[in-house]
Amino acid sequence: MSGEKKISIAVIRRLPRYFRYLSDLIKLDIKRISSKELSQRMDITASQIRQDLNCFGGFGQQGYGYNVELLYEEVGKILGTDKGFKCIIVGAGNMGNAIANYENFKNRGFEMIGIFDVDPKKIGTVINNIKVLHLDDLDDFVKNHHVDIAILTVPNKHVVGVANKIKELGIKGIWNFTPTDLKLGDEVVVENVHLSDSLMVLGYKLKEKESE
Amino acid sequence: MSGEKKISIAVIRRLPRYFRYLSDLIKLDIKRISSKELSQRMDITASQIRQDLNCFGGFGQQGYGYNVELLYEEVGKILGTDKGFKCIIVGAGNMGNAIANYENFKNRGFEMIGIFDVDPKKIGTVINNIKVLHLDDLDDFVKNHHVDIAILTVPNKHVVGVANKIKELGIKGIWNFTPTDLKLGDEVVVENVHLSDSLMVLGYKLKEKESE
DNA sequence: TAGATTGTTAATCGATTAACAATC
DNA sequence: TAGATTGTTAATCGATTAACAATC
Repeated sequence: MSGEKKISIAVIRRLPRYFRYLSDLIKLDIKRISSKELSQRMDITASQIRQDLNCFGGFGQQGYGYNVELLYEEVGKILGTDKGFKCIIVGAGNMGNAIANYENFKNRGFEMIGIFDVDPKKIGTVINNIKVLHLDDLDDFVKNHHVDIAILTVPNKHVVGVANKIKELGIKGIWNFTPTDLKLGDEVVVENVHLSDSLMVLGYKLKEKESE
Repeated sequence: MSGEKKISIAVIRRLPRYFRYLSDLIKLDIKRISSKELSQRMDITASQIRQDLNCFGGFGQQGYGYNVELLYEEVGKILGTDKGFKCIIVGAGNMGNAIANYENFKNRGFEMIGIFDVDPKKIGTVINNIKVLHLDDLDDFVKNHHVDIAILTVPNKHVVGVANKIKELGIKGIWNFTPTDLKLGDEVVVENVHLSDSLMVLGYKLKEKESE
Protein backbone atom coordinates (compact mmCIF):
# COMPACT_ATOMS: atom_id res chain seq x y z
CA MET A 1 0.00 0.00 0.00
CA SER A 2 2.97 2.33 -0.44
CA GLY A 3 3.72 2.94 -4.09
CA GLU A 4 4.21 6.66 -3.46
CA LYS A 5 7.60 8.21 -3.11
CA LYS A 6 8.60 8.71 0.51
CA ILE A 7 8.10 12.26 1.72
CA SER A 8 11.04 13.61 3.67
CA ILE A 9 10.69 14.56 7.29
CA ALA A 10 11.99 18.04 6.45
CA VAL A 11 8.86 18.64 4.38
CA ILE A 12 6.58 17.22 7.07
CA ARG A 13 8.05 19.49 9.71
CA ARG A 14 7.17 22.52 7.61
CA LEU A 15 3.53 21.54 7.19
CA PRO A 16 2.29 22.75 10.57
CA ARG A 17 3.90 26.08 9.80
CA TYR A 18 2.03 26.32 6.49
CA PHE A 19 -1.09 25.39 8.40
CA ARG A 20 -0.55 28.25 10.84
CA TYR A 21 0.11 30.84 8.15
CA LEU A 22 -2.91 29.73 6.16
CA SER A 23 -5.04 30.00 9.27
CA ASP A 24 -3.77 33.56 9.72
CA LEU A 25 -4.61 34.38 6.10
CA ILE A 26 -8.16 33.15 6.61
CA LYS A 27 -8.47 35.38 9.66
CA LEU A 28 -7.27 38.27 7.50
CA ASP A 29 -9.99 37.34 5.00
CA ILE A 30 -7.46 36.73 2.25
CA LYS A 31 -8.96 34.37 -0.31
CA ARG A 32 -6.04 33.53 -2.58
CA ILE A 33 -2.29 33.62 -2.35
CA SER A 34 0.62 32.95 -4.69
CA SER A 35 3.68 31.01 -3.67
CA LYS A 36 5.59 34.28 -4.05
CA GLU A 37 3.43 36.22 -1.62
CA LEU A 38 3.43 33.36 0.86
CA SER A 39 7.19 33.03 0.55
CA GLN A 40 7.59 36.66 1.58
CA ARG A 41 5.36 36.22 4.61
CA MET A 42 7.03 32.99 5.70
CA ASP A 43 10.57 33.95 4.76
CA ILE A 44 11.23 30.85 2.69
CA THR A 45 11.55 30.51 -1.10
CA ALA A 46 8.52 30.29 -3.35
CA SER A 47 10.20 27.34 -5.00
CA GLN A 48 10.27 25.44 -1.73
CA ILE A 49 6.60 26.13 -1.10
CA ARG A 50 5.65 24.78 -4.52
CA GLN A 51 7.88 21.74 -4.12
CA ASP A 52 6.52 21.02 -0.66
CA LEU A 53 2.88 21.29 -1.65
CA ASN A 54 3.42 19.25 -4.78
CA CYS A 55 4.53 16.30 -2.72
CA PHE A 56 0.86 15.90 -1.86
CA GLY A 57 -0.91 17.08 -4.97
CA GLY A 58 -1.51 20.03 -7.24
CA PHE A 59 -3.46 22.32 -4.97
CA GLY A 60 -2.78 25.46 -6.97
CA GLN A 61 -3.82 26.83 -10.31
CA GLN A 62 -1.54 28.33 -12.92
CA GLY A 63 -1.94 32.05 -13.26
CA TYR A 64 -3.99 32.24 -10.08
CA GLY A 65 -2.10 30.82 -7.13
CA TYR A 66 -3.66 28.90 -4.26
CA ASN A 67 -7.12 29.14 -2.80
CA VAL A 68 -6.37 29.81 0.86
CA GLU A 69 -9.37 28.05 2.36
CA LEU A 70 -8.90 24.98 0.19
CA LEU A 71 -5.18 24.77 0.83
CA TYR A 72 -5.76 25.15 4.57
CA GLU A 73 -8.16 22.25 4.49
CA GLU A 74 -5.85 20.10 2.40
CA VAL A 75 -2.84 20.71 4.64
CA GLY A 76 -5.05 20.01 7.63
CA LYS A 77 -6.12 16.73 6.10
CA ILE A 78 -2.52 15.75 5.38
CA LEU A 79 -1.66 16.40 9.02
CA GLY A 80 -4.72 14.53 10.23
CA THR A 81 -6.52 17.41 11.93
CA ASP A 82 -9.76 15.58 11.13
CA LYS A 83 -8.64 12.38 12.84
CA GLY A 84 -9.55 13.33 16.40
CA PHE A 85 -6.50 11.65 17.89
CA LYS A 86 -7.24 10.49 21.43
CA CYS A 87 -4.47 11.37 23.86
CA ILE A 88 -3.64 10.56 27.43
CA ILE A 89 -1.19 12.43 29.62
CA VAL A 90 1.07 10.27 31.73
CA GLY A 91 2.49 12.34 34.56
CA ALA A 92 0.32 15.01 36.19
CA GLY A 93 3.17 17.30 37.19
CA ASN A 94 3.63 20.86 36.07
CA MET A 95 4.19 19.96 32.44
CA GLY A 96 1.30 17.52 32.40
CA ASN A 97 -0.86 20.25 33.85
CA ALA A 98 0.28 22.77 31.29
CA ILE A 99 -0.57 20.43 28.45
CA ALA A 100 -3.92 19.43 29.91
CA ASN A 101 -4.83 23.09 30.08
CA TYR A 102 -3.51 24.06 26.68
CA GLU A 103 -6.51 24.98 24.55
CA ASN A 104 -4.92 24.84 21.10
CA PHE A 105 -4.71 21.09 20.67
CA LYS A 106 -8.39 20.34 20.28
CA ASN A 107 -8.91 22.31 17.10
CA ARG A 108 -5.85 20.67 15.57
CA GLY A 109 -7.36 17.24 16.04
CA PHE A 110 -6.06 16.14 19.43
CA GLU A 111 -8.31 15.36 22.35
CA MET A 112 -7.13 14.77 25.90
CA ILE A 113 -9.16 11.94 27.36
CA GLY A 114 -7.16 10.84 30.39
CA ILE A 115 -4.47 11.82 32.87
CA PHE A 116 -2.45 9.36 34.92
CA ASP A 117 -0.06 9.62 37.86
CA VAL A 118 1.12 7.60 40.83
CA ASP A 119 1.02 10.29 43.50
CA PRO A 120 -1.94 9.57 45.88
CA LYS A 121 -2.34 13.31 46.43
CA LYS A 122 -3.03 13.80 42.73
CA ILE A 123 -5.27 10.81 42.07
CA GLY A 124 -8.88 11.89 41.95
CA THR A 125 -8.17 15.56 41.39
CA VAL A 126 -9.54 17.11 38.23
CA ILE A 127 -7.47 18.98 35.66
CA ASN A 128 -9.38 20.82 32.97
CA ASN A 129 -12.37 18.51 33.42
CA ILE A 130 -10.31 15.34 33.30
CA LYS A 131 -10.01 13.23 36.43
CA VAL A 132 -6.51 12.06 37.31
CA LEU A 133 -6.35 8.26 37.55
CA HIS A 134 -3.74 5.97 39.00
CA LEU A 135 -1.25 4.58 36.53
CA ASP A 136 -2.32 1.10 37.61
CA ASP A 137 -5.70 1.84 36.06
CA LEU A 138 -4.18 2.51 32.66
CA ASP A 139 -4.65 -1.12 31.53
CA ASP A 140 -8.36 -0.96 32.25
CA PHE A 141 -8.66 2.46 30.69
CA VAL A 142 -7.07 1.31 27.46
CA LYS A 143 -9.46 -1.65 27.33
CA ASN A 144 -12.41 0.73 27.43
CA HIS A 145 -11.07 3.65 25.40
CA HIS A 146 -9.18 3.85 22.15
CA VAL A 147 -5.93 5.72 22.81
CA ASP A 148 -3.79 6.99 19.94
CA ILE A 149 -1.15 8.96 21.75
CA ALA A 150 0.47 8.91 25.18
CA ILE A 151 2.05 12.14 26.29
CA LEU A 152 5.00 11.37 28.51
CA THR A 153 5.68 13.91 31.24
CA VAL A 154 6.89 11.61 33.99
CA PRO A 155 10.10 12.02 36.02
CA ASN A 156 13.10 10.69 34.19
CA LYS A 157 13.66 7.62 36.33
CA HIS A 158 10.23 6.26 35.41
CA VAL A 159 10.41 6.90 31.69
CA VAL A 160 11.65 3.57 30.44
CA GLY A 161 9.20 1.54 32.51
CA VAL A 162 6.23 3.67 31.57
CA ALA A 163 7.20 3.74 27.90
CA ASN A 164 7.41 -0.04 27.79
CA LYS A 165 4.03 -0.33 29.44
CA ILE A 166 2.54 2.06 26.90
CA LYS A 167 3.97 -0.03 24.10
CA GLU A 168 2.63 -3.26 25.60
CA LEU A 169 -0.81 -1.75 25.83
CA GLY A 170 -0.71 -1.17 22.10
CA ILE A 171 -0.60 2.61 22.06
CA LYS A 172 1.13 3.58 18.84
CA GLY A 173 2.27 7.15 19.44
CA ILE A 174 4.34 8.79 22.15
CA TRP A 175 4.90 12.50 22.58
CA ASN A 176 7.98 12.46 24.73
CA PHE A 177 8.75 15.40 27.02
CA THR A 178 11.45 13.58 28.95
CA PRO A 179 15.15 13.94 28.13
CA THR A 180 15.44 10.20 27.54
CA ASP A 181 15.64 8.89 23.98
CA LEU A 182 13.19 6.03 23.78
CA LYS A 183 14.13 2.81 22.02
CA LEU A 184 10.87 1.07 21.31
CA GLY A 185 11.37 -0.26 17.81
CA ASP A 186 9.14 0.25 14.79
CA GLU A 187 5.82 -0.45 16.49
CA VAL A 188 5.64 2.92 18.19
CA VAL A 189 6.21 6.34 16.66
CA VAL A 190 7.88 8.83 18.95
CA GLU A 191 8.13 12.58 18.71
CA ASN A 192 10.52 14.17 21.17
CA VAL A 193 10.28 17.62 22.64
CA HIS A 194 13.54 17.72 24.62
CA LEU A 195 13.11 21.20 26.09
CA SER A 196 16.59 21.35 27.59
CA ASP A 197 18.13 20.66 24.20
CA SER A 198 16.19 23.53 22.70
CA LEU A 199 17.27 25.90 25.46
CA MET A 200 20.88 24.84 25.08
CA VAL A 201 20.75 25.61 21.38
CA LEU A 202 19.52 29.08 22.30
CA GLY A 203 22.42 29.36 24.72
CA TYR A 204 24.84 28.50 21.95
CA LYS A 205 23.32 31.01 19.54
CA LEU A 206 23.50 33.68 22.22
CA LYS A 207 27.13 32.93 22.96
CA GLU A 208 27.91 33.14 19.23
CA LYS A 209 26.05 36.40 18.90
CA GLU A 210 28.02 37.96 21.73
CA SER A 211 31.34 36.92 20.21
CA GLU A 212 30.56 38.48 16.85
CA MET B 1 36.61 38.09 15.19
CA SER B 2 35.15 35.37 12.93
CA GLY B 3 37.77 33.79 10.74
CA GLU B 4 36.43 30.32 11.53
CA LYS B 5 34.22 28.44 9.17
CA LYS B 6 30.55 28.72 10.06
CA ILE B 7 29.22 25.70 11.90
CA SER B 8 25.90 24.48 10.61
CA ILE B 9 22.81 24.53 12.77
CA ALA B 10 22.38 20.79 12.15
CA VAL B 11 25.61 20.17 14.04
CA ILE B 12 24.63 22.54 16.85
CA ARG B 13 21.30 20.81 17.34
CA ARG B 14 23.09 17.51 17.91
CA LEU B 15 25.38 18.89 20.60
CA PRO B 16 22.90 18.75 23.50
CA ARG B 17 22.29 15.12 22.61
CA TYR B 18 26.01 14.36 22.78
CA PHE B 19 26.04 16.19 26.08
CA ARG B 20 23.27 13.97 27.44
CA TYR B 21 24.86 10.74 26.31
CA LEU B 22 28.22 11.76 27.74
CA SER B 23 26.55 12.61 31.01
CA ASP B 24 25.02 9.12 31.03
CA LEU B 25 28.42 7.55 30.34
CA ILE B 26 29.91 9.40 33.29
CA LYS B 27 27.11 8.06 35.51
CA LEU B 28 27.96 4.58 34.22
CA ASP B 29 31.58 5.25 35.21
CA ILE B 30 32.79 4.75 31.65
CA LYS B 31 36.06 6.59 31.17
CA ARG B 32 36.69 6.39 27.45
CA ILE B 33 34.65 5.82 24.36
CA SER B 34 35.33 5.44 20.65
CA SER B 35 33.22 7.08 17.99
CA LYS B 36 32.14 3.59 17.00
CA GLU B 37 30.83 2.65 20.44
CA LEU B 38 29.12 6.00 20.83
CA SER B 39 27.59 5.68 17.37
CA GLN B 40 25.97 2.40 18.41
CA ARG B 41 24.54 3.91 21.57
CA MET B 42 23.25 7.02 19.81
CA ASP B 43 22.19 5.35 16.60
CA ILE B 44 24.09 7.70 14.31
CA THR B 45 27.22 7.04 12.26
CA ALA B 46 30.69 7.13 13.78
CA SER B 47 31.70 9.29 10.87
CA GLN B 48 29.16 11.90 11.80
CA ILE B 49 30.32 11.95 15.39
CA ARG B 50 33.92 12.52 14.35
CA GLN B 51 32.92 15.19 11.85
CA ASP B 52 30.74 16.96 14.39
CA LEU B 53 33.33 17.01 17.13
CA ASN B 54 36.06 18.09 14.77
CA CYS B 55 34.18 21.27 14.00
CA PHE B 56 35.32 22.42 17.43
CA GLY B 57 38.68 20.75 17.88
CA GLY B 58 40.48 17.46 18.11
CA PHE B 59 39.14 16.13 21.36
CA GLY B 60 40.07 12.53 20.64
CA GLN B 61 43.23 10.53 20.40
CA GLN B 62 44.11 8.09 17.64
CA GLY B 63 44.05 4.51 18.74
CA TYR B 64 42.31 5.44 21.99
CA GLY B 65 39.07 7.25 21.36
CA TYR B 66 37.66 10.04 23.48
CA ASN B 67 38.07 10.70 27.17
CA VAL B 68 34.45 10.87 28.34
CA GLU B 69 34.91 13.36 31.15
CA LEU B 70 36.99 15.69 29.01
CA LEU B 71 34.64 15.51 26.05
CA TYR B 72 31.67 16.16 28.32
CA GLU B 73 33.34 19.27 29.61
CA GLU B 74 34.31 20.47 26.15
CA VAL B 75 30.83 19.98 24.72
CA GLY B 76 29.45 21.74 27.79
CA LYS B 77 31.78 24.65 27.20
CA ILE B 78 30.77 24.87 23.54
CA LEU B 79 27.13 25.04 24.59
CA GLY B 80 27.87 27.58 27.29
CA THR B 81 26.87 25.53 30.32
CA ASP B 82 29.41 27.57 32.26
CA LYS B 83 27.87 30.88 31.27
CA GLY B 84 25.13 31.00 33.87
CA PHE B 85 22.59 32.53 31.51
CA LYS B 86 20.11 34.65 33.44
CA CYS B 87 16.53 34.01 32.38
CA ILE B 88 13.17 35.57 33.04
CA ILE B 89 9.81 33.96 32.40
CA VAL B 90 7.20 36.22 30.86
CA GLY B 91 3.77 34.72 31.43
CA ALA B 92 3.05 32.93 34.71
CA GLY B 93 0.44 30.56 33.28
CA ASN B 94 0.67 26.81 33.28
CA MET B 95 3.62 26.66 30.94
CA GLY B 96 5.46 29.43 32.79
CA ASN B 97 4.87 27.50 36.00
CA ALA B 98 6.12 24.27 34.51
CA ILE B 99 9.32 25.92 33.35
CA ALA B 100 9.88 27.75 36.63
CA ASN B 101 9.63 24.42 38.42
CA TYR B 102 11.77 22.46 36.01
CA GLU B 103 14.92 21.47 37.87
CA ASN B 104 17.12 20.51 34.94
CA PHE B 105 17.94 23.94 33.61
CA LYS B 106 20.21 25.13 36.40
CA ASN B 107 22.89 22.52 35.90
CA ARG B 108 22.94 23.23 32.18
CA GLY B 109 23.79 26.85 32.82
CA PHE B 110 20.41 28.55 32.95
CA GLU B 111 19.13 30.39 36.00
CA MET B 112 15.58 31.66 36.42
CA ILE B 113 15.74 35.05 38.11
CA GLY B 114 12.33 36.56 37.46
CA ILE B 115 8.73 35.84 36.51
CA PHE B 116 6.35 38.43 35.07
CA ASP B 117 2.64 38.55 34.42
CA VAL B 118 -0.19 41.07 34.22
CA ASP B 119 -2.84 39.19 36.20
CA PRO B 120 -3.32 40.90 39.61
CA LYS B 121 -4.13 37.52 41.14
CA LYS B 122 -0.71 36.21 40.20
CA ILE B 123 1.41 39.26 41.06
CA GLY B 124 3.13 38.75 44.40
CA THR B 125 2.70 34.97 44.45
CA VAL B 126 5.86 32.91 44.59
CA ILE B 127 6.76 30.15 42.14
CA ASN B 128 9.73 27.99 43.05
CA ASN B 129 11.16 30.79 45.23
CA ILE B 130 10.71 33.47 42.60
CA LYS B 131 8.20 36.23 43.21
CA VAL B 132 5.89 37.04 40.31
CA LEU B 133 6.19 40.72 39.33
CA HIS B 134 4.00 42.88 37.15
CA LEU B 135 5.10 43.21 33.57
CA ASP B 136 5.22 46.99 34.09
CA ASP B 137 8.10 46.39 36.49
CA LEU B 138 10.17 44.66 33.82
CA ASP B 139 11.92 47.89 32.81
CA ASP B 140 13.10 48.50 36.34
CA PHE B 141 14.05 44.87 36.77
CA VAL B 142 16.24 44.93 33.66
CA LYS B 143 17.97 48.07 34.91
CA ASN B 144 18.98 46.26 38.08
CA HIS B 145 19.61 42.75 36.77
CA HIS B 146 21.43 41.47 33.75
CA VAL B 147 18.99 39.36 31.74
CA ASP B 148 20.21 37.10 28.93
CA ILE B 149 17.06 35.28 27.97
CA ALA B 150 13.33 35.96 28.10
CA ILE B 151 11.11 32.90 28.06
CA LEU B 152 7.87 33.77 26.32
CA THR B 153 4.83 31.92 27.61
CA VAL B 154 2.21 34.63 27.22
CA PRO B 155 -1.15 34.26 25.48
CA ASN B 156 -0.88 34.63 21.76
CA LYS B 157 -2.53 38.03 21.45
CA HIS B 158 0.15 39.62 23.65
CA VAL B 159 3.15 38.05 21.99
CA VAL B 160 4.12 40.73 19.52
CA GLY B 161 3.85 43.55 22.05
CA VAL B 162 5.80 41.71 24.71
CA ALA B 163 8.46 40.58 22.25
CA ASN B 164 9.02 44.13 21.06
CA LYS B 165 9.30 45.34 24.64
CA ILE B 166 11.86 42.62 25.37
CA LYS B 167 13.87 43.70 22.37
CA GLU B 168 13.72 47.37 23.36
CA LEU B 169 15.01 46.51 26.81
CA GLY B 170 18.07 45.00 25.19
CA ILE B 171 17.47 41.35 26.04
CA LYS B 172 19.24 39.33 23.35
CA GLY B 173 17.63 35.92 23.54
CA ILE B 174 14.05 34.71 23.40
CA TRP B 175 12.85 31.20 24.04
CA ASN B 176 9.49 31.32 22.34
CA PHE B 177 6.72 28.98 23.46
CA THR B 178 4.00 30.81 21.55
CA PRO B 179 2.84 29.70 18.09
CA THR B 180 3.75 33.08 16.65
CA ASP B 181 6.92 33.40 14.55
CA LEU B 182 8.72 36.46 15.85
CA LYS B 183 10.24 38.93 13.43
CA LEU B 184 12.72 40.92 15.47
CA GLY B 185 15.68 41.22 13.14
CA ASP B 186 19.28 40.31 13.84
CA GLU B 187 19.55 41.90 17.26
CA VAL B 188 17.68 39.13 19.04
CA VAL B 189 18.20 35.40 18.71
CA VAL B 190 15.06 33.34 18.93
CA GLU B 191 14.57 29.66 19.56
CA ASN B 192 11.05 28.39 19.00
CA VAL B 193 9.39 25.50 20.75
CA HIS B 194 6.07 25.44 18.85
CA LEU B 195 4.51 22.55 20.76
CA SER B 196 1.50 22.25 18.48
CA ASP B 197 3.75 21.82 15.47
CA SER B 198 5.56 18.99 17.19
CA LEU B 199 2.30 17.26 18.10
CA MET B 200 1.01 17.64 14.56
CA VAL B 201 4.13 15.99 13.20
CA LEU B 202 3.45 13.09 15.54
CA GLY B 203 -0.11 12.98 14.21
CA TYR B 204 1.21 12.75 10.67
CA LYS B 205 3.66 9.98 11.52
CA LEU B 206 0.86 8.07 13.25
CA LYS B 207 -1.43 8.43 10.27
CA GLU B 208 1.35 7.19 7.97
CA LYS B 209 2.06 4.26 10.25
CA GLU B 210 -1.57 3.18 10.22
CA SER B 211 -1.74 3.29 6.43
CA GLU B 212 1.31 1.10 5.99
C1' DT C 1 -5.26 36.73 -25.98
C1' DA C 2 -1.52 38.19 -22.70
C1' DG C 3 0.01 37.89 -18.12
C1' DA C 4 0.60 35.35 -14.20
C1' DT C 5 1.83 31.54 -11.72
C1' DT C 6 1.88 26.80 -11.16
C1' DG C 7 4.00 22.04 -11.58
C1' DT C 8 8.13 19.92 -12.57
C1' DT C 9 12.71 19.11 -14.29
C1' DA C 10 17.47 20.38 -13.90
C1' DA C 11 21.28 22.65 -11.33
C1' DT C 12 23.22 23.80 -7.13
C1' DC C 13 24.27 23.54 -2.64
C1' DG C 14 25.07 21.46 1.77
C1' DA C 15 25.09 17.60 4.80
C1' DT C 16 26.16 12.86 5.55
C1' DT C 17 28.87 8.90 4.80
C1' DA C 18 32.95 6.41 3.29
C1' DA C 19 37.71 5.87 3.03
C1' DC C 20 42.22 6.16 4.52
C1' DA C 21 46.57 8.37 5.89
C1' DA C 22 48.24 10.04 10.26
C1' DT C 23 49.42 8.84 14.75
C1' DC C 24 48.72 7.45 19.41
C1' DT D 1 56.00 -2.48 17.19
C1' DA D 2 51.17 -3.66 15.76
C1' DG D 3 46.48 -2.52 16.41
C1' DA D 4 43.17 0.78 17.00
C1' DT D 5 40.99 4.83 16.11
C1' DT D 6 41.16 9.52 15.15
C1' DG D 7 41.18 13.66 11.95
C1' DT D 8 40.32 14.84 7.42
C1' DT D 9 39.67 14.50 2.51
C1' DA D 10 36.83 12.67 -1.08
C1' DA D 11 32.43 10.54 -2.64
C1' DT D 12 27.69 10.22 -2.15
C1' DC D 13 23.39 11.43 -1.09
C1' DG D 14 19.50 14.43 -0.32
C1' DA D 15 17.45 18.85 0.05
C1' DT D 16 16.99 23.42 -1.71
C1' DT D 17 16.89 26.64 -5.37
C1' DA D 18 16.53 28.03 -10.16
C1' DA D 19 14.51 27.77 -14.51
C1' DC D 20 10.98 27.20 -17.65
C1' DA D 21 7.34 24.82 -20.22
C1' DA D 22 2.51 24.06 -19.31
C1' DT D 23 -1.72 26.18 -18.60
C1' DC D 24 -5.14 28.81 -16.23
